Amino acid sequence: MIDAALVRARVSGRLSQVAKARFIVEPPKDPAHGDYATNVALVMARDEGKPARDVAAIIKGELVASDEFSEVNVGGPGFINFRMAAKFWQSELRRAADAGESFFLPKVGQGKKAQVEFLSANPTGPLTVGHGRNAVLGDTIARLYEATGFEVTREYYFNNGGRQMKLLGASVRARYLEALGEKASFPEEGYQGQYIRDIAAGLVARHGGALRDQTELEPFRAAAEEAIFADIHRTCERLKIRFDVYTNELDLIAQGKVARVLAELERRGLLVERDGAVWLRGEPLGLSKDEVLIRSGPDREPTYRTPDIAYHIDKLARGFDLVVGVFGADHIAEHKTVITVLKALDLNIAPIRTVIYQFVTLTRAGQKVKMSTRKANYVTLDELIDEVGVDVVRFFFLLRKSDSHLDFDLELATRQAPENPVFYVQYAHARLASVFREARKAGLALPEGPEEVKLELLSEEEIGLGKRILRFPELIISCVEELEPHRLPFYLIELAAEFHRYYNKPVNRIIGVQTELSRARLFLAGLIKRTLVHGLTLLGVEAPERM
RNA sequence: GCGCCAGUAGCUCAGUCGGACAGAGCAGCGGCCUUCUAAGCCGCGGGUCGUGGGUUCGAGUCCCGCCUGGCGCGCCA
Repeated sequence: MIDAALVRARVSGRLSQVAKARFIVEPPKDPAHGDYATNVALVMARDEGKPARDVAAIIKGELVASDEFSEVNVGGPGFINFRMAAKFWQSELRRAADAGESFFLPKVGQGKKAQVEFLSANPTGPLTVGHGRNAVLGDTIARLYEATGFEVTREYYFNNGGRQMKLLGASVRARYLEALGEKASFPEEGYQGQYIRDIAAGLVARHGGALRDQTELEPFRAAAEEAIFADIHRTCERLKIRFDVYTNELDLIAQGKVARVLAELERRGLLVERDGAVWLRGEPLGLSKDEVLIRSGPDREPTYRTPDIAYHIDKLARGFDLVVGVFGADHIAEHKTVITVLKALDLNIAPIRTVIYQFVTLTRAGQKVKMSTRKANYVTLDELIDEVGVDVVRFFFLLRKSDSHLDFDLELATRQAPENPVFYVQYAHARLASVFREARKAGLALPEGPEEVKLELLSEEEIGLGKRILRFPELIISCVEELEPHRLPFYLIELAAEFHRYYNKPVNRIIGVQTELSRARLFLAGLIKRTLVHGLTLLGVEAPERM
């Protein structure tokens, strides 16, 4: 439409050209400026040698009248603002109501497969608050993909070989011997949490002193892995998180996938043997240094890095359109190395998308708590859920973009739980639920189809709420495409705020007014309620009928 | 020293591929329940967008330097 106006202006000689530069049409930040705005005149001003406002006026003069617009004007430095007629919005709202779920959740991922790897905590201890951010972020991304039509695989990768797991086994053995009343030297860097004692006590209960002379660590390690995983699964269940696939390091090695990677790297001359270890050559890959892939020593064990590469190759080979990984900031360098190796192996890394989140800073009583699993100086995710509840935990973790540090003040979270934004949004839903209960009591039935509702009775304020609802689908798409789920809770807070404001005005009563008006308002209220339900469900947060 | 992320109101943070006077919540002060839920609403005060340059018609947003904080630079993961 704007293009057509530009062409007419060019033909009539009032403008020297059709816009070369790209211009955009979008809703302005300040709705007072209109429903849509374009910067076309600003973009063209320079080449035209005329002030932007003059160019805007010329273009405006060429725009054909249409009953969809109620107003077109030039504002600010030369924006052309469009205001749509109420009739336009009414028909959009009817269309949304007709389309139902396909309106709210556009199926942009139809026919595509997405894999989301997240949490991936090694079974060395209970999940901490830091893991919680990863878990909720990954799960919500998976929910967004599912909702928009992707076929999603949720995957958990963990290391069960290597040094840390040996240390875990040694820690359990020491506690086991202690429990039997023997003197045992606890490993210097061992895991000191109470849960290690619990696992050891379990071994005593099951085996008595039979493992007293067991020098192998494996039974202790295996017992720990089993017990800790049971604990992790319980916590995930509380958070409404499940996984479809678990992949681990030892299986990848057993399947020969790690050996295959090493052979391929060797074939390409990317390996070098030094100090009894096998190294990945950094120089030909553009890396700043070499990296150890196989440790020296009699066992020739791979480092964590090698199965990690094998795992990523495996993921790419499984035919996903998207391979998403959610990692903490401490893994970013390592992940870049993995990607570099994948590229060097001529693999197509286009499906890979990575979400890096910054750490959760924990404050308790004004003091920063440094989290360390080994030293057992941490707050567990379970403790956090006990304190504030699942809904608050999930909502809170999603309230910041992943690039930002998340400051979690435990006292504040507990004390202010009733004022948390999640309750604010849920309250809006509960109020709407109440309205519908009252409507039923009053015998008001929603009409069968939206075409029966007299939307022309809606006020400007009500149309305003409608406009916000109509923006929901594009918000969801932006969350999916940018991998930024934090936009959703912010949207829900804004929608709830606009609704609370509306609801509090006595003139806006939904029930107890003239029937046709009441039905029109119920139609709008229904759309708001559905929007809240869709949004909260995507976040894994309850939409309560009563509060 | 090198790399990545961040620096926006007293505090915690938004700011959607640069766009119109920079927003929200909390904290502070003052108002609003006879009528669909006051976990709500209304009003007031509060910011050199870390800093110095640059690009642009236009910069919180892009580029470069510097400062501050977090993370990483293990034969740990």
